[in-house]
Amino acid sequence: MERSIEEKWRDRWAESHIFEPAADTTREKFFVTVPWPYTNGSLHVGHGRTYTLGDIVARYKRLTGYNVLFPMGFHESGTPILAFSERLRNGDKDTIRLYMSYLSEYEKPEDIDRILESFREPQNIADYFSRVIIKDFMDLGYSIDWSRKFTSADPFYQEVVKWQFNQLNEKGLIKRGSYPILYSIRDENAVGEDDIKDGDTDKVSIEEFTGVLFRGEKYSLMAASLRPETIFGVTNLWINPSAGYEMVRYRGMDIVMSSSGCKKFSMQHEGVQYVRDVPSDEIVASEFQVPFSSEKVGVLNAEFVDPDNGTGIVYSVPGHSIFDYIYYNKNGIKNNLKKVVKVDRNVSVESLVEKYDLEKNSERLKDATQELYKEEFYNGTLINSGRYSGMSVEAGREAIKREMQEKNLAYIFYETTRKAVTRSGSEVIVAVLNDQWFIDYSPEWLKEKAHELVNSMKFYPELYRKLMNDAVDWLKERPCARRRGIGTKLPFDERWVIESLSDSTIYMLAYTNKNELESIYAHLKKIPYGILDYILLGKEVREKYDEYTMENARKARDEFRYWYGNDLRITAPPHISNHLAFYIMNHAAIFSGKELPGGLMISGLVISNGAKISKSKGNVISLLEIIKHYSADIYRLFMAAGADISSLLDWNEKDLSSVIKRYSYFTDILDAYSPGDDDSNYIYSWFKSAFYRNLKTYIADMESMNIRDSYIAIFYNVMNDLRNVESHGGNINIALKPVLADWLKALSPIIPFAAEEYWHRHIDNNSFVSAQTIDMNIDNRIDYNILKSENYLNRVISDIREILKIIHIDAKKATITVYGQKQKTFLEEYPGGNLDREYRTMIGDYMKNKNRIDTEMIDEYSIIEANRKYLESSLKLDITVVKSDSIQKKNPWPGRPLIEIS
RNA sequence: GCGGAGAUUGCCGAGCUAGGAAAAGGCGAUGGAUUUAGGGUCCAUUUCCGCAGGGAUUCGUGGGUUCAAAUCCCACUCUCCGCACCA
Repeated sequence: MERSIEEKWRDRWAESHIFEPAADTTREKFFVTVPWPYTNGSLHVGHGRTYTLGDIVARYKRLTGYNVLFPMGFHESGTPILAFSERLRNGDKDTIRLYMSYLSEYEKPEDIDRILESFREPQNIADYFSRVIIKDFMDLGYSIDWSRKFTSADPFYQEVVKWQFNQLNEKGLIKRGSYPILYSIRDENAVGEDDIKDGDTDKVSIEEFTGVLFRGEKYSLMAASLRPETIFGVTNLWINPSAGYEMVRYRGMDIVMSSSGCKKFSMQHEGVQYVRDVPSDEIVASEFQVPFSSEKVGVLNAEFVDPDNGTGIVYSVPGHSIFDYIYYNKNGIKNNLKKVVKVDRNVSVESLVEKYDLEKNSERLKDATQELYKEEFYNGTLINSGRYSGMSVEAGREAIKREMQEKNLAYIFYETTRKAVTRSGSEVIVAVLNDQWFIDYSPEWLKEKAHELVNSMKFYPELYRKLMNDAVDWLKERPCARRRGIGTKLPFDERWVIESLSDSTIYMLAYTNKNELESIYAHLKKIPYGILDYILLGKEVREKYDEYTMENARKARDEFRYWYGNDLRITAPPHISNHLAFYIMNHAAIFSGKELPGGLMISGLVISNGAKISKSKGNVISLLEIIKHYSADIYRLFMAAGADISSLLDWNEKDLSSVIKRYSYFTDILDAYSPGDDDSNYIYSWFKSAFYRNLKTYIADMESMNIRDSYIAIFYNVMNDLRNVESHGGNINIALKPVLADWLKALSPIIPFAAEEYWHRHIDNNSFVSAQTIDMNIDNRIDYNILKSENYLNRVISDIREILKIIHIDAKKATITVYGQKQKTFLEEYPGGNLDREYRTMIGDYMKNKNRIDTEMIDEYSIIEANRKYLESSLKLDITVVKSDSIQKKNPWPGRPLIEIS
């Protein structure tokens, strides 16, 4: 469709408000949602899949008679918008370039600088991109009810979020506790992936070390280890002679570690105090006691110790660490390996050093260490380890760690998995927050309710049900508030902002009564919990409110009761273990019955030209660009028919061109269409039956959300059938006339613009196809006999072709002998067993062909006779058809005529 | 590590949760048609054998169940994805 036509329908749909439904208790409702977009930029080809699927479902449900609510809002919570705005203020070149590229698509060059300037205020970014996204969505023909739009930053909505947290708190699901996070000391703030340099490409996570204390006469050394179970194999300690070491006092003990270790430790434990610097010479001069043992070990200098990793002190276990072992050998240190882990296979420090010749090939060191580590962890047993001997490494590690902690012989020491700095260059470490707020998803009653819910919901595709149940089991405590970012203040502690995923777990309910809630908020400047308890839970209102408030509350309650229960939510796989899990858990915690979620559709990833969509690959294609270059219908067709919903969809030129080809074949037909005469010729009757069979398949597939299959039936198959009409010498206009209205209706969910345009041109200029319903009772419009006839004809053609293929003669003529009375009589009499004598000679031939004979007999002679011209032109042969009147050695059977070519 | 998904004919990709098709569809390739010049459209072919519609061998590897398995069961090999404050 030309852009101007799509724009025309976009505007006329909006003007006529046909997608803004009212509650109507006489009609069944269907409430479908997709995640609200985050407004820090414009959307690209990948984002559109979920939204397009949402619109297809919404339009389809409308078509089949439901009162459909398909709303949309915008997510503004969290840190990214703030971070981007800040980076723009700081003049970050990459960020400026990024936003210039967004703006250059939508704005005139002279306006860009002014708008960019306005982005120094974060709210302007959110406002700008929500406008842009609305425009894109309208251009794509989405049948969204924009009258219910709101954002997560809207004050009325924040009242709902607070209410939600209050509900969770009343159910005992809000907790406080300590929690390790990535942190920047200089910025005095938590950092997320977005704040870390290369954080999106090279992920930083938190690793838990055991900081083991080795007691000396004056102080203890703390060595950080990932393998506390090797403590019985310690032969010495390593420190880096050129690093700085400090002493801190913690729980009455003097502990020494590297300066950087001290800094981290003090961010992870409360009451850590600096005492003095300690020169490395002083440390090396002393001996220290190994935990659980009376033995003392010395401290050796080693340059390989990194003072910025862990505590800058490591204990040496040459029996189980390749690094230590090699360092021993290189420096001629007396080798007194202690073995504390036994494995069955011949994998050990010595064997690996030999196998990879590690003394010379240091590049294999890491791999070899991994190999050893794995082998010992999974197959190792502790030996020479006191009362831990005999335990598996896996169990022993936990037990030893626990005992050391209980006896104040070790403390947890968190470290990042790689060295990281923020985008502004300050160091990222792990800090422990002692008063972090959590939602506790672990109570048994909640898990049970959630599983019950998951098992009662519909899943498309079904395999995600299991994944969802696993995610429910896996959820424990979820930190639910942060110290910064856009969002709602935690009602019990206003210093905290509710974390951005936790504020969006039940938000879809506000679509049902957004306008009433907003009115109440505007009127009272708040929405009291009592009012929300009434609207959302049906509890009695105890406090006294004025009539305006109560009237809106009653209306809001009615809207909520009619609409709620999110019948289908459509989203993508990365949401399963977070957003969707919370969505399910929070609903299970607060709601019950029909207000619980009804179904989930999870669509697969979209890639672009064979690669993951990313700026660095240069394959980001914005939705606007697509609309401009290809048209909305083509994008929608590709999204729907390009791949099954669960599988990966690759946006690429090649597949696109075949979609465009089919689409223009379609528009060519409809542009040229003018209603033909009524005609009930064989081929038109056939087409009509074939069409309704396709429509039946379409409906069945749509009902089970097999969107791709349904469109293959109604789009591709119908067009192939039209070709078949032509090759029979038929006329497309005549064939289409009786089915065109239904065809356009069925196509309207996926290519609404074309469907709307042709509906107005060819069917009815005074109504919208987008607002029609379709008659689902179609079985009586399918004549299965005629479908069988056509099927038979095609089988005859392919049989003849097969013969032509292998006989190398110059064929002129085919004689087709179809079954006659004799064969018919035989087939009727044979099952009874009392055949006349003359028929008995047929038994052998019958047995040979038994499996290929049609059980239902059709009038093959007439079918071929009526379509002789078609056969002749397809095969380029003269065709003669005769009906068998005798018993032969080789007989024609129903569905298996005899063919003779000469 | 935990959890999950998958290995199909040149390629991509259905079918595999009701076991009975050399296995949909697309792309590519080959041949043909079209007012006959190779990028358009249409038709046919595309595992192997076959001068009559037939036969043989295929769906990661190796076993098993069954009259019958790409489809069910077991083992093995390999590949991919998610994992918490990030929206």
